[in-house]
Amino acid sequence: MDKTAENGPWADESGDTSGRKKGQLHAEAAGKLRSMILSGELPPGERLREMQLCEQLGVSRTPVREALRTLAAEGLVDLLPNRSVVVSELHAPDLEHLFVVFGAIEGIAAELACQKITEAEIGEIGRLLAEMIDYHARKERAPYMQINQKIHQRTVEIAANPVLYTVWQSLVPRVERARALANLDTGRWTGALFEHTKMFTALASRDGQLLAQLTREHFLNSLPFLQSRLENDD
Amino acid sequence: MDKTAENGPWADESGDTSGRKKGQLHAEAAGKLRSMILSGELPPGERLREMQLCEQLGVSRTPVREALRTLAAEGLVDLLPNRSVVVSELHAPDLEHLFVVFGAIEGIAAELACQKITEAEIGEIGRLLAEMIDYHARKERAPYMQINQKIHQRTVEIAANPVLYTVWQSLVPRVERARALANLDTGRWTGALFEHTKMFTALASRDGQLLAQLTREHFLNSLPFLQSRLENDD
DNA sequence: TTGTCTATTCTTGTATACAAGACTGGTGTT
DNA sequence: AACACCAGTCTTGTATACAAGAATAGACAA
Repeated sequence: MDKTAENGPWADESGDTSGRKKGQLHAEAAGKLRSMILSGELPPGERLREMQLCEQLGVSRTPVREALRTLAAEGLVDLLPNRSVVVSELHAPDLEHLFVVFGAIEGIAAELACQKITEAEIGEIGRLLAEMIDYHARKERAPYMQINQKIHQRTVEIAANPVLYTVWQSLVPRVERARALANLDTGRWTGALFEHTKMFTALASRDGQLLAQLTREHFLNSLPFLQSRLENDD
Repeated sequence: MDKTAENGPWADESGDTSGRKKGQLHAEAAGKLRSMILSGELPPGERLREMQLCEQLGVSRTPVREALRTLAAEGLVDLLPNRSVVVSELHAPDLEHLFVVFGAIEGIAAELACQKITEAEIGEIGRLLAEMIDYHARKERAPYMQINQKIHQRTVEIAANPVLYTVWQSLVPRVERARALANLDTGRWTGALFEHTKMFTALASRDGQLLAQLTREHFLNSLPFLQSRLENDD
C-alpha cells in the first residue's frame, strides 16, 4: 500500500531537467506545473490550455494530460469535462475548510509522534525550534518559514504512518499556497512562535492529547489572518 | 476548490455504460477498474497490462492510462516506472495505518456534523439505522453493508466540508476493499451494530466530542477482525 | 549443472492524427 | 437595441503509430 515512492507528489522533481533519466516526462511535467501553481505563476482561475502547456514544457499532449490528472487528484486544478482545466480557486471559506482538516490531520500526527518519538528526535526538533526563534529575532521571514515547514514535516514523519503522510502531503500544497498568497502578519508571527514553543514542550513531555489540541488551535488561530489577507487581494 | 463534482471518485459510474454521454471514457474506465479492484476481480499484486485492460474495457490505451493515474492517486494501484502497473497490496500493518487515519477523519466529520445537522437529517439517519437493524436481524449482510456505508457517507456530507469530503473519498476505496477482502465476522457484526446505535444517540444529542470518540473507537475495534482475516488469506 | 550473455519479444512512454464537442463572431430577425 | 441562430475556429477526447526500456528464453562457456 505504501510503495508509492515514484509516483507520490514531488518525490524529487521540481523544475530541473538535468540529471533526469528519460521516460518520466509526465512526472516531470506534474512537478513543474505544481510549482508554477504554488508560486502563483499560474494564478487561481487560470485556464490551462493543453497545447499552451505543451509549448511551455516542451512535451506533447499525452504527458501533459496525465500530469493534469495527477494535479487534479491533489486538488490543485479542476477538471471540467470537454472544457479547459482551470487552476482551482482559493476562497476564504474554502480556506477555513482546508485549515480545519489540515489542523486535525497534523493533530493526529502529533498524537502519534508523541508515542513514537525518540530522545534523539526530540533533540532534533528542539534544535530546529531554536533556529527558528533565532530567525524570528532577526526578522528573517523566508528562512523562518522554511524551518517552520521542516518542523511540521519532521513531526509527520516521526508519526510513521504512511497513509497519514500521504494525506498530509496531498493537503500541504494548498496550505503552502495559502501561506504564499497571504504573507504572514507580523502580530501573528510572534503569537505563532509562542505557540510553537508550547507545542514543543508538549512533544518533549510526550503529552499527545495536549499536543494534538495545541496543533489544532495553532492552525485555527492563523486562519483569520490568512483570510483577511485573501479578501483584500481579490 | 470544491468544484470537483465531475472528476471525484465514483461520482456515479460503476460498471454501466448505458445512459452515459460520450466523451468521458477515462472516467468510465476508472470507475470500472475501481470496482474490479474493490470486488477482488483484480487481486492485490496483479499486474495490469495496458493492452489487456484495453481489450477488457473496449477502449484504447489513452483513456486507460489516464484512468490508471487516477487510481494511483487513490492508492489502489502502484505505478512502477517503465514497468507494469500493479494492484497495490493490502498488508495487515498497512491496514492499521489506514484505519487510524480513517477513523480520525470520520471523527472530525462526526464532530462537524453534530454542529450542523438539522432535525430532518437526524430523522433521516435514524431511519437508515432502523433499516440497518432490520437487515442485521435478517442476517442479510450485503444490504446491511450498503446502508452502513450510506450512514457514514451522509454523516460526512452533513459535515459540509468539501476538503474533508475529498480526503474521505480518497480513503474510502481502500477501506471498502479491506471490508470486501475480509468479510465481517459475525461476532463483530453485532458489536458494530451496537456501536452504531450509541453513535446515533450521540449524534441526535449533538455531542460532537463523544461522537468523535465513538467513531474513532468504532474503526479501531473492527481493525483486529479484518487483520486476522487478512493474515489467513495471504 | 549452473551462470552469464545476448537476441527476441513484450510492455510501456511519447508523439501525432483525427473526431467530436465547446466557444466566438457575425448576421438576421423581432 | 436585444436576442436567437449559425458557421468557422478552437480545444478537448480518443485512437493509433513509433521509439525505447524491460522481461524472457535460449545458447554457450565454465
